[in-house]
Amino acid sequence: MGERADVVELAKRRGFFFAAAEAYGGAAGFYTFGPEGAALKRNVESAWRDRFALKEDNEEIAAPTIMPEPVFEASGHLDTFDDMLVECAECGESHRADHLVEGATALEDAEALEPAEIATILEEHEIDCPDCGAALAGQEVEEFNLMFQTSIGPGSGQPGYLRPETAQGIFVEFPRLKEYARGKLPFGVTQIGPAYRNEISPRRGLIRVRELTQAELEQFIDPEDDEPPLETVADVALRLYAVPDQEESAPAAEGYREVTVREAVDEEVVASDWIAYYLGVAQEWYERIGLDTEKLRFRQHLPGERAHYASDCWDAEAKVESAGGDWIEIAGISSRGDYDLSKHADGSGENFTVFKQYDEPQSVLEPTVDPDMSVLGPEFGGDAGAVAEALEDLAAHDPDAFEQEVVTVTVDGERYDVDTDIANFEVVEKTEAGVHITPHVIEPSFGVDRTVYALIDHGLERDELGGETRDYLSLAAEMAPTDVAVFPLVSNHEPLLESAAEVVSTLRAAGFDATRDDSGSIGRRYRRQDEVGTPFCVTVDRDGLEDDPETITLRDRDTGAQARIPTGELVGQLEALRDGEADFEALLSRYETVETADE
RNA sequence: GCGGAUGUGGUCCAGUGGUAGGACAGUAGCUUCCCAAGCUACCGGCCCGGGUUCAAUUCCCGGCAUCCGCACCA
Repeated sequence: MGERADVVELAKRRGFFFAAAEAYGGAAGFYTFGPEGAALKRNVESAWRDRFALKEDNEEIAAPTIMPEPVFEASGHLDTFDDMLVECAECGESHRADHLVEGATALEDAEALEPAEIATILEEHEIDCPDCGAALAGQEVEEFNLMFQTSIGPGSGQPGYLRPETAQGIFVEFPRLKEYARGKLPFGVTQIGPAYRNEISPRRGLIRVRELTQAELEQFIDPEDDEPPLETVADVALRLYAVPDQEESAPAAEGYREVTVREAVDEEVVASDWIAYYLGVAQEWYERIGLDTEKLRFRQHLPGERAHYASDCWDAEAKVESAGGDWIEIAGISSRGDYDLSKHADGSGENFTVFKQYDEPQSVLEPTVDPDMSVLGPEFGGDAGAVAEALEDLAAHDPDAFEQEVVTVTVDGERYDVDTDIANFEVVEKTEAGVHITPHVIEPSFGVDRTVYALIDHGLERDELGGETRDYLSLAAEMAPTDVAVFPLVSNHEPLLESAAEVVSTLRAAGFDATRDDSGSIGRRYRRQDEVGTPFCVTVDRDGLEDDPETITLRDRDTGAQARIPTGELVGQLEALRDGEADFEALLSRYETVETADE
């Protein structure tokens, strides 16, 4: 199923998500997760945290959502989030003004220019509309910054921005995080939280929004030495949609081919072992949370599509029927190289490297000079310092030059002759314990909201039960907002009400998220739970109260089948079902089943 | 941002220049021993602002929001 209208209607009516602040007319691109949706989202985040932080031995942090301007100057977002558009007066098409300028001139970084300068260039170079050929001269160049700006502190304050990705909060704290990791690679830091993008045109409900929740891992590695534990996911099957497949004139109908992680690496479909590893981890994780993996593929970014920082990137894409059957991006696994840490090192002047120790300290012969400044000073005056530096440079690059009696260096085009004795050239033996390296970053970045949306879309099913059509949400038990619902079979019999209340207390004490419902007919109550994906319903009936020991019936959401089990075994059975140690089929064969109208 | 369509109880819709109705959902009661049953009652609405008019939910203008297409999506 999964018509868009169905998903949106269910989401609103049952409290999964809805447009925020509708009482005041709302604002496009902002959504509130209702009780069911918030619980589902929380479960997605918990499962992600378990897999990408806990199981990978990574640490989670919580950085501010607002950072001062220099952070985003360094990260490149201030420039690259700034699109300049120019609209053709004739045909009305909008074009990236900076791209037009770059295409028509020798300029390579037109993005860095001011809109007014771009407008001037459009005019001077007589650039025309690529679509209709009309002159663009005189058209206004509009600027869109996709970051939300704010000011920090009173008055004009200091400009700040809401983070457009959670990643920067990790990168800027790298100097401390590396200390926490005791300076040893590889290590990873995760963060789950909101990011903000002032989209020009939010669309398609939850799929394109202005505030989104990201779950990101920044895996810091030594690109030369660190290898992922590839063998743990080597046999995981992936559906890869690589660049060559996308470029073929007639790509496969499904738009992917299935290979294992091992094959992807061996056949060099995926260049980086680390990316391959996380593709495998992601695939397993999606299976775990109940995404329909028949509707999951990994698509490699085309070269022109990649972000300013990425050298390779694979998106996880889910086919979402309620979005018109489109493949939508739900995660990106990219290789960011040392881009971010280098940029923040430059921007801040701080140390964003780690010290990489050699296995054995290495002795190196290092040519050095120690010029006698008491001679150079009087001889060269103000140039003496520069001459000394030039000598050091020469020693490093061309030690043979010191074999002559006089060495010659050039400073600002002027030659200086120095007696070799004065330079005090010497080759000394030094011990090096290691080198400072800037780690590379592998970034699995997940869109939590879109994942939630895909789970609902994939989970929404319609079948027939008891002669009636019914809608149910086939969520993985771990994701379901409610673990189990408990009903008295009829609500006009006091002992049943009491017994149901007791069962709920017992389940809650055992750690289950249990709910009770005694309003309306039993069928109606089953349907309510079916719609919000509650995997199991427990019903207390008179027959059960008369049994010795007492029994209740346990109902499976997807089939409606019921087993009558002793009340005392309920917690244990639910735990077994939850932990995957039992399935409902086994219960049905082990216990008495309950006839339903369907059978 | 451009173009088109739309905006009526919680949800899905009908309708009108004289302030509105249905279905479903919800609540209360009756009934009810297994899948949205029935009966009774109740709750609850014309997106916002301006204009035209004696009177606007209806017509006009603007805004906001939603959907579709285009553009954008680092």
